[in-house]
Amino acid sequence: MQQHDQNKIPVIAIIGPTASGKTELAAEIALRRGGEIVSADSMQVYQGMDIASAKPGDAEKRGIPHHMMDFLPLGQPFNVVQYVETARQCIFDIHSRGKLPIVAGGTGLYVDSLLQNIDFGEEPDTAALQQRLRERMETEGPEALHRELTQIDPETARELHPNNKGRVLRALTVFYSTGMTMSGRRKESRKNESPFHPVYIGITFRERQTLYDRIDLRVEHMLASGLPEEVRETMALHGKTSVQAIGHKELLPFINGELSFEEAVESLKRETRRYAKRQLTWFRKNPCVRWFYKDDYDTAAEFFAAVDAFIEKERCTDA
RNA sequence: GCCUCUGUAGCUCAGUUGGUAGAGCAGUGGACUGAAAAUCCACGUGUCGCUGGUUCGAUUCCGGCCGGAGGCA
Repeated sequence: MQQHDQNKIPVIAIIGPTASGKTELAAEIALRRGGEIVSADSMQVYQGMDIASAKPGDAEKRGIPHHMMDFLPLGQPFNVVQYVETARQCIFDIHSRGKLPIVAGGTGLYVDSLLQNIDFGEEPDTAALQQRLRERMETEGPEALHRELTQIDPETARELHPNNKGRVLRALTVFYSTGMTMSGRRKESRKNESPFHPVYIGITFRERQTLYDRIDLRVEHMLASGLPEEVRETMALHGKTSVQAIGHKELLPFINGELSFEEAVESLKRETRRYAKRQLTWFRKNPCVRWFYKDDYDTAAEFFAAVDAFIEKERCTDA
């Protein structure tokens, strides 16, 4: 299948939309093959967001060490760069102890940036610059800044719709703070070959409705497990990254009395569905993923066996 | 039982003075390099409730039937 350099660290990557069963599969594979899990999830890093982020409890972890999970206070911002920095150290560490690193999670940008060894480079503090650009966006309008980007970096400008304000702002910030264009930097970021040899396992379903039914069930389960209480307890603590958490974002209007419980729950389910769809769009473009359709298997045991057999085969072709 | 209103996209509804119809939401597809559970883009054919009639032509007008809402008995 893929060319394999003996010097590279083998890594299993388990990806798929939310509520597809990544956590369960990862623990199973870890158990079978002596692995440890590296979470690739932008919300599981936070402490105090156990229910909304569907963090595995002790029973689900099955004695397997889980990394990149539950270590950051809600008020702290978090981003890909921090993720890649720490997660790659986790992988090296797991490998050095003779264990198999298993990256599992739904944040596609994190998984790919980590395994493709994206180098984000150094960047000075840009807070003041960002603030200035944001103000100009307000007064001059998004089209003006988009035109400005066209002068600086036509390639990136062409790919960004003027309404995508955050990205336009970001591209301008990169240029004014480092002197490099966004497109130039993207090319630079792939210069170093990845030290990892990933085997991508994707979980999906033949029928989209099957996934959506699972999402509804999971949401109901979260509500029964005390999601509203979790939101109440943490609402004052959120920082700019953690406020985005699906589950908290949608229940807050209910807690503040702006929406009925039913309306808030409906919106929570809808946003989770949309999130799952975006995740699928992201992962589908990766040709390296070997997809497993979960609804093709009658039992979980058969599904696990099929995935495990595939991993075994990959290992043999490598040798 | 009678009267009035009503039945159009998965949902809420608009519309056609008769020439087979369009919004919002839902949904689908896509993009994605320092907030990514975020951000952004694109996509609108459905027996116009059923059935007769008038008409060159009916979702539109008329009759009947069926469903829903309200009013009077």
